[in-house]
Amino acid sequence: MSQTASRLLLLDGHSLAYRAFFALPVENFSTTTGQPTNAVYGFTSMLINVLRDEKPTHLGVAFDVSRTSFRTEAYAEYKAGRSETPSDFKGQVSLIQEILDALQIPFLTLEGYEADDILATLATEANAAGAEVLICSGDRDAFQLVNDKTTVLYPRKGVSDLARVDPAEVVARYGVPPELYRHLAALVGETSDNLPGVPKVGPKTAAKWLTQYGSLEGLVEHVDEVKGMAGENLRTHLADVLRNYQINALMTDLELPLHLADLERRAWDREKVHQVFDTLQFRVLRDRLYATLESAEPEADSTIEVTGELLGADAVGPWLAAHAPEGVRTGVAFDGTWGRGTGEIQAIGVAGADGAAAWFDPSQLTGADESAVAAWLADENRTKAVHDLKGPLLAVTARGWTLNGVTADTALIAYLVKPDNRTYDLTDLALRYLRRELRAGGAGDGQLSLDGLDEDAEKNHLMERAQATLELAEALVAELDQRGGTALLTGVELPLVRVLADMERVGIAADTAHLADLESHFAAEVKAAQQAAYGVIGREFNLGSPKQLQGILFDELGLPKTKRIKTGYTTDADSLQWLYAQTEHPLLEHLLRHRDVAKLKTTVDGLLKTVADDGRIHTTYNQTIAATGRLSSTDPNLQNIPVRTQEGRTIRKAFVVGEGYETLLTADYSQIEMRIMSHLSADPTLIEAFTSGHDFHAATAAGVFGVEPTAVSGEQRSKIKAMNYGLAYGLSAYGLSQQLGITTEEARALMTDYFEQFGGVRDYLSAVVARARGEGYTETIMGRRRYLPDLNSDNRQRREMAERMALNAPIQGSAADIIKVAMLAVDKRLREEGLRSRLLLQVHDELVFETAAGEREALEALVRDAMGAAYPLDLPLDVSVGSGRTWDDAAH
DNA sequence: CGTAAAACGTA
DNA sequence: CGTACGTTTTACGG
Repeated sequence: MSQTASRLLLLDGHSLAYRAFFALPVENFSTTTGQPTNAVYGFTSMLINVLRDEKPTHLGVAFDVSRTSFRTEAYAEYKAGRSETPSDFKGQVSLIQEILDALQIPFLTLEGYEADDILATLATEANAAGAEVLICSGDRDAFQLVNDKTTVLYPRKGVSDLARVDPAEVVARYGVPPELYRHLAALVGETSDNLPGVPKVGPKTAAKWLTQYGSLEGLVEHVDEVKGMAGENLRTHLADVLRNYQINALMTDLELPLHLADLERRAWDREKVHQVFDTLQFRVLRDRLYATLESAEPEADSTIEVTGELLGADAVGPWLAAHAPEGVRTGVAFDGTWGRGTGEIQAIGVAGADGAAAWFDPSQLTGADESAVAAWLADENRTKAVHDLKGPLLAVTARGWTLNGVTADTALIAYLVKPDNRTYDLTDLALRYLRRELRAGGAGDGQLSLDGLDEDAEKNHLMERAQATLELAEALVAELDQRGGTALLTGVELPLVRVLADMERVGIAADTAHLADLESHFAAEVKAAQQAAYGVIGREFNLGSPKQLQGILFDELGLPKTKRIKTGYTTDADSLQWLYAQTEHPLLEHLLRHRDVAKLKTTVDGLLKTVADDGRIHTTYNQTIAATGRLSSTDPNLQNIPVRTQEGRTIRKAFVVGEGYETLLTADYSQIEMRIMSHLSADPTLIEAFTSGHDFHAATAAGVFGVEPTAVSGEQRSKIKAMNYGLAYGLSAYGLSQQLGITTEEARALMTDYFEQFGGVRDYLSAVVARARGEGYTETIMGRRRYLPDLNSDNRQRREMAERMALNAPIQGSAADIIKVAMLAVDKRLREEGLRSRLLLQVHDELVFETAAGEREALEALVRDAMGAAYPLDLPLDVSVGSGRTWDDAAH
């Protein structure tokens, strides 16, 4: 029971390719050199889908060798009368076999036998070994193989619709169990094989007879009892039936060169896959292959093992000179701790391109070692591969070293290749892209590891990580290049690591006295709201518990039910507001107030806990989390500090200019996402709304309602504002109606009016989804891709979710691209122009700076320029700037 | 003890 | 039944 069950997938190559050939128009599927590829495409597409859906542990494909077989020997007319194989089909079989080769999927042929016989033999063998079997074939003869452990996947129509034929399905289709299918087929005949059956006898009659007499044998025994015209015909054609029965039997005992164990799923030959798919010009299919199948858990072919040495006194310099020279990349891994803008290095592991590995302890370096390491790390031309650079960079910098020449960060590249993963663990990447196992080292459990063995394992692991990083860099760089992401890596993400590390190291000054005041203020407010709530109910309860709240609101007080959620009925703020409007129950006011101030209090508490000894808060930016390309901020999250309410903004007053600086300066892009949408859609009316000089929402509202921009009412403006913002999120009429408190019908009408005015946007949005569905991914203005396989999901909810992601990803992602480029430009120019002012924070469309004395005007000019010129859209990028002593005062 | 769900802050 | 995040709290299974 402990061992995982085998799942063997068998494909009938010929029958599937032939199906595909007729399902897909050859005009649309040929290479520029004129080679038809419709059958190859259809077969491969089917293969990808079935691998994705069935996740077999073993697989193989069988092909027919020729049109003659033991069946034609026995019955010369077998399959006679078939039309000539179309010339466009010829040659495609060998292309399919090339693809199978690249994917390392074994295929078999056997002289004198048909593909089905091979499949039958393998299926029988696998069943006997206890494996589950899936047979993908367009030939109905395969139905005779169906049993509790064997299912046939039969193409219904086209290349994407497979019927699962299990025993119950055979009974449903033919009225007999699978073991009688052959008997039935013999009676009915098979036109395509030129096997005539009994005239006037179809599956219904045949099933009736078989049920009555138990089998074909039983029927033959009682053949004289069968009544009617059909019975007459049966007696006349009995010889045909018996011949059919003999011929339609599949061979299950062939001598084959491969067995179950040889069919175990293997890693693809990535190089060959790229090569074959390139030749066939299957760009979309290749991406789909990677997008849908990369998630299948690979198994390691080997482990990563290196032997290396501890570099003792004065050994580091010579080792680096010998094994980590210019011109080749060296893998580097770090042991240590980092976070909150600083760090400490405990050990460094190095893996050279020549296969040598070593490690050393930075605290044990001699003077000569020290300068050799410092020079090697700082040398641009001694190129390095590092996994997840930013933390080690902080630690190395804290040690006083400079780190240059990192040309590959494997975490960052893996993120650009496949941005939807939550983590980019080195071990996982090594397994996925190298099919090599990176074994854990050291105790790994935080326990003291005083014995030497454990220490050795830990250091070995460090060198193995360096080795894995080096190998991964090669694989991932090639992979990213195939996907057109190299410019984004070298031009944006890689240089940004240093900028982010600088921001984290600098941090932002906090007014702890103000935070402490806020903390006690909000604590008092929480207490007051809590007491008031207790007063209404007459006893104490936990206001923070949605569960208890549900009990009180809906059971005790019997208030109207709100929206259903998994655990009952929601008690979110919107619903409490709605309940209050319905009932005016005094408890609700106190609950809402409690929610507000409790949230503010925890925000303040969290901030207070993270103020460092230098009086500043050092967040950590994550560069590989958001699938759209945005940054995220943690520990603490400085990208969700309250701003919407007056009370919330008091928290922003705790972020202040630091000692020795003049002010905080904030600069943000106004409506950058709307501008990007206007640019991408090229809708002239929308672009005009931006360039007209009027307030954007008012200008668009004026268009929709047919009034002058100055005559737009507040209500009209806010409706269109909601519409404008909603567009990029895939807003539905229902969603819009909820937000505006109008009926779905009114919302629908509003959307119609809007799109009448801005048809280009509608066209753009639908084109984006259609294109992404075809290609498998969306793309930003700088070529950042997001793969959305769910766009082709059969599940409506998943598909629609993917559609909204497809709408949003190019817009949100392009905005992320632009501000990243702006950050690089700002950073570069601050250094070039010798300013002391510095970048502190990024909040998606906003940058926060600390202005040095006397630099306010120069900084503002530089920032406006760098941000405004980050990317040439068809309309200007507006930047608004403000400054003040606190983050709140710097608002504008 | 760790994880899931709910709630809510930002762009 | 509008995208992208992170944090806190409670509840719950082990």
